[in-house]
Amino acid sequence: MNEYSFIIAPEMRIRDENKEAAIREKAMEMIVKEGFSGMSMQNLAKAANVSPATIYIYFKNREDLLNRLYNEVQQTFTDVALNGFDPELSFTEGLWIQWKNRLCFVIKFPVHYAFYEQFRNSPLVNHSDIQMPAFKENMKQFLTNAVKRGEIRKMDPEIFWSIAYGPFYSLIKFHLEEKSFMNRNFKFTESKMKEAFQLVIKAFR
Amino acid sequence: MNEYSFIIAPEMRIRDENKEAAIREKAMEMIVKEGFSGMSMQNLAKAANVSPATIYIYFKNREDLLNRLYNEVQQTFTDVALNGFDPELSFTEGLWIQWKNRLCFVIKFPVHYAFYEQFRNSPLVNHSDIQMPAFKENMKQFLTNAVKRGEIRKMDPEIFWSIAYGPFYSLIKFHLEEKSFMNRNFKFTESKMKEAFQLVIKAFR
DNA sequence: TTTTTAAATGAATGAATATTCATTTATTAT
DNA sequence: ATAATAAATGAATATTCATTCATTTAAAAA
Repeated sequence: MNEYSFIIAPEMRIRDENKEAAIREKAMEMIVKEGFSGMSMQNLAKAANVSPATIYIYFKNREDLLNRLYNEVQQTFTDVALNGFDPELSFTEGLWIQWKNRLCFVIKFPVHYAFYEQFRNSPLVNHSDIQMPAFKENMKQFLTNAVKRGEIRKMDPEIFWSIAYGPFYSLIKFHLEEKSFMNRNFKFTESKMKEAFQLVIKAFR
Repeated sequence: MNEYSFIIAPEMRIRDENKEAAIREKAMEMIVKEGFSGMSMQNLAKAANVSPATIYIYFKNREDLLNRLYNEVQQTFTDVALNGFDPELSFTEGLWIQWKNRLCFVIKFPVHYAFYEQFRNSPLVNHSDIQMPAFKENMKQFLTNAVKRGEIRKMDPEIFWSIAYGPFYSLIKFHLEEKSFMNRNFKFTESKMKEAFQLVIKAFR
């Protein structure tokens, strides 16, 4: 008997959650370090200390594994982004919380984020999937409210999004590549984030 | 005898430039459609109507092929971006030319651009390479001049870059994904680009 | 303890992979 | 025409790939 007995059939031998977690983590690590083709099922099994066949207990196949990793990261990311957020917040305060939350995620889970970006920029991603309905509803409402209150003028959500978050993601890229721009070091401190944020806010005034 | 006889040894049979071009184009197409692992050397050969061995006449190996594709696109992209640009231009005019030039490239070579983005977001890219020195020098000078003239205040080049181009690349992503944001159509017309550009300029004022 | 169930496995499978190599083909100089 | 040269090739190579399967292991119910 264990804490999950009430959910699963009593005769079941429970799956080792550590095994699945190891597979997930190692898969993302390998993809971030070596690319998608660097993560073969056999090498993944070795890295996660399981048999190749074990992976197929937890995931239908390679594609299923990749998709579930992507969806998991996306879910966590949007959850974190909504931490303490409310579409009724003032435009400046709401957007600032979003920036801070997103930075938190990137700093806490750099490998997850790198995997996410790589997947998103590959043809493996399915853009036509309708996802994160709650998150999108929040964002839509936030934009509507800001317009209603006259904090920003009415505009296409894509234009709003690109001005509000484009600079943020651009900075994050510099931060993660570290030695990229003009072959110069760049550390994304909170004060630099604030500086960029102030400029973005000016754009909306 | 042919028009190149003065460059190459007279006994050489000249390489078929169409073959190399076909290999390059098909490689990018396959990668954009199916990802890196979708471009096997054998399938590429088939798509380009050559023998697998022929690819190795033009490229040392698979890695060399990918790197040369990336460098070629990057070179063309920065060349196009500098079309009619001068670091002595006013800030607003110079930045607008950059936006227009970049959009031109994306519209003219969508497959090249998609390949470029996918490669840039993969671990195959070598961030430590010092590249495009002329382009970078132009950008640096442009920023310096704008500060000198008092058109914008002094700031880190990364912050400048993220505000100046982050929104642009974000819009381009929406444009190329077409049905992405809020599962809504988005067409990046010149007038929408101008609208976003005006907001960006406000950020710098 | 015995039985039942699914988790976990290592070895095996056939298909696909990047690259090579012995030949052939096409071009130009002689 | 012939010789010389490199382009171009198709078939072959050894390796690696994702996936499967017959079997073993572990856990919990009876």
